[in-house]
Amino acid sequence: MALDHAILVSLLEKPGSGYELARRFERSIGYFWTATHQQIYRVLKRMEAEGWVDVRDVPQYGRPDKKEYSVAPAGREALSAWLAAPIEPESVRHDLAVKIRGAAFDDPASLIGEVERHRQAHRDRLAHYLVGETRDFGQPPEPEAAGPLDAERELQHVVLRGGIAYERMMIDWLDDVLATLARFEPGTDPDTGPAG
Amino acid sequence: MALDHAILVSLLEKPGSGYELARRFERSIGYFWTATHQQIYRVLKRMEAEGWVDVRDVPQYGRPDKKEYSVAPAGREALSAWLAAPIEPESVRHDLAVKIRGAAFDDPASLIGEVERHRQAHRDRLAHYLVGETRDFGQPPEPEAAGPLDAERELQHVVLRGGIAYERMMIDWLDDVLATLARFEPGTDPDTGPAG
DNA sequence: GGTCACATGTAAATAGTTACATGATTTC
DNA sequence: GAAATCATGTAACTATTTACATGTGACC
Repeated sequence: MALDHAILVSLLEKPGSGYELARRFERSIGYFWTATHQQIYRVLKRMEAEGWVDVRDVPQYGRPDKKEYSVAPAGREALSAWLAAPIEPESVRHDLAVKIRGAAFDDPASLIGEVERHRQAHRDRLAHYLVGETRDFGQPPEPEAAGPLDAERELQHVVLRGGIAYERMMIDWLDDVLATLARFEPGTDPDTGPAG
Repeated sequence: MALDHAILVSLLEKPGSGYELARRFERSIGYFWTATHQQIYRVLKRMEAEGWVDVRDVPQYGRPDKKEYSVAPAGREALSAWLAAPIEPESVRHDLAVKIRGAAFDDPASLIGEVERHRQAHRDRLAHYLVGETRDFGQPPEPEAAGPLDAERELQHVVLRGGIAYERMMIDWLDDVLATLARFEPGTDPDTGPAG
């Protein structure tokens, strides 16, 4: 299970509350691992019981108090063990690909709107990533300290580059899908159409 | 839920037993939707109860008998309804990206072997896809019937092209990851290393 | 007789989603 | 006073994974 570890990584990057983690899972770390706040609260409670994280009550002015979580030594060790253990290349779940193959038994052209919507979502995400890349990695790290490499920064950047490459690939592929779907006129599918 | 629909699509492409479906989910449709045989048997039973699929006992010589499932009209309608309903762009789960960001708090260079292993898996999958593409789509469909487009074939092909594009993107990105990790010498991480 | 591929399942545990629930404070 | 954001949870359901279980027939 990687949600535990995704949370540990996020807390190592910056301690925070369950609410704040839920925010981060809508962007940043959420670009490659999704989770809802319900899941996050449950895992935080479990990790606290296991001694993987420490909690600290933080009174706040002008808003409700929060519980700030940070990674305990046992959590760091658990992360280390997970990093050292091999994992299987990810198992994919692409609803859209199922739909595209399924469209052969329905009206292929009727899927065009849906695919266009997905392409737009990927375009938006790409634009968002590129803004983030310029903002966070556009300039060299520290003008004075040109010495040791900042692992956290460099590795965040390479993961972001992966996200950018993924979105570009998807946009190109969805263009290909649209061109393919467009070759099937509405109503000419083999099951119900007059030209089948 | 798309496992139901992935099974329906697979059965429309070709009726078969739970065992055969489990085989297909190890290749073909399994490239974009994974499922184990336990899941498949459970879903088939449910879909049979709902009247989405029909079953037929097929006695076999030289091997155990099997139950052959095929899509019933109600299943076709359910698939049609699902195709018409918009779905959210997929939620991603990339363990490896979590590991890469997590490596900043451990020894980045120790992840190199794992990343190389993943790159090899993606290379293998790409090679496998390319063989399949040449085999199944290398020649034009039917030398005589140059008329109506074969939706099933064309849409299977565009999905396969997506798989190929994905694997190529991953291989390139993992090269980038390896180059990035290589810049961090073993033992120089900020937490335990002497150079931090 | 052992192993492999075919064939179908049950049980238990874990993970993930959806719906519901509460309450503070800020801004309009 | 209504809506939005911050903040934390419970309950119920659905999906997925892992482990266990059984039996056939082919091939060595």
